[in-house]
Amino acid sequence: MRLSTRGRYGIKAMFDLALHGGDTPLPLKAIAERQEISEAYLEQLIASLRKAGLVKSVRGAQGGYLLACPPSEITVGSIIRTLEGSLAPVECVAEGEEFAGCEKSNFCVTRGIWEKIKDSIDSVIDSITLQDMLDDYEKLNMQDNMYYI
Amino acid sequence: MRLSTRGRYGIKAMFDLALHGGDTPLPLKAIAERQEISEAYLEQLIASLRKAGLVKSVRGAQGGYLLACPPSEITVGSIIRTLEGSLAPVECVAEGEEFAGCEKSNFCVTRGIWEKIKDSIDSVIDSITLQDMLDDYEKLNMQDNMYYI
DNA sequence: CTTATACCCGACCAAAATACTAGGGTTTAT
DNA sequence: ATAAACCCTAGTATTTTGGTCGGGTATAAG
Repeated sequence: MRLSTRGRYGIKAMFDLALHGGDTPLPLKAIAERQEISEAYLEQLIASLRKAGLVKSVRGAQGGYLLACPPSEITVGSIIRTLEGSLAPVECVAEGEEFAGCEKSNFCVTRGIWEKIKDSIDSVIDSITLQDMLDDYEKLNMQDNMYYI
Repeated sequence: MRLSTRGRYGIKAMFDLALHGGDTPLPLKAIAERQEISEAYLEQLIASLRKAGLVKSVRGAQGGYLLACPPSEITVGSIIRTLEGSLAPVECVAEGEEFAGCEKSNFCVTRGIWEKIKDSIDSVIDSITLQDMLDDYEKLNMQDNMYYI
């Protein structure tokens, strides 16, 4: 039940954009270096984030990436779901699956469990925004002046 | 973030034991057939459940497996955790890991998110027992006499 | 006391998913 | 022009998953 690197790197990259980004685009290279992610790999991930409308890109020299919305409007859930798909513990409770894979019946005893797990994960990750992370970061930094990431 | 077959089969097998088991041991073969799990594979899973103290085994002819405790004392969480390990979304918030893998600092902004996810999953799965599943099953069966599993 | 049943155990293996790398575009500021 | 930087597809090594296989050992029944 671990998240893959896609989701983890995605969160790191988006947080980096929220922290270091502004009006001018942030080149992929800078994000990749700060977050210690391979540039070519991060490029694939950020392409998904762009297609999902979470970041905007500026092509050409001096180009790069920008958050598509203010940090307070981007949830951790939208980032993770974009890069990992539904966070359902089993196929049959993922979005748009509609009992897929339950060939023997259209309902089962265990399905209720998986639904509860999925709902609780969703409610946690949809309630956290990049702004919340920035606030946490500020608080941590204030305590002892160390650079946390 | 999907559960592997280990956790799913484990839940199925334990539910089968709760539903069809009694004072006499249930042979592995019977469970495997009802739940459509390969006998050899289920044997590996149930060995883990036995070592974790969730089932008892009786060797020899007419042997088999029994729940080690009443269904009301066995949680879905204990079963899944036995077969899948900690349900932490990332390594560093798994039990007994203590910040493992965070070489750059002893805390990070994202760690808080992973902890919240883990805690919410744990609280859901630890609150459901095999007895709850039996009750759900009874309710489903009462409605329309179909055999649900 | 033999035999069949059924648990016990470790090694091995194929398929799928993951985590990348490689390389060739295209766009655009300078 | 040219170099910076995004864009896209294909391939590939490693790891994880989901098993199989084959040989034990314990014991109830006849």
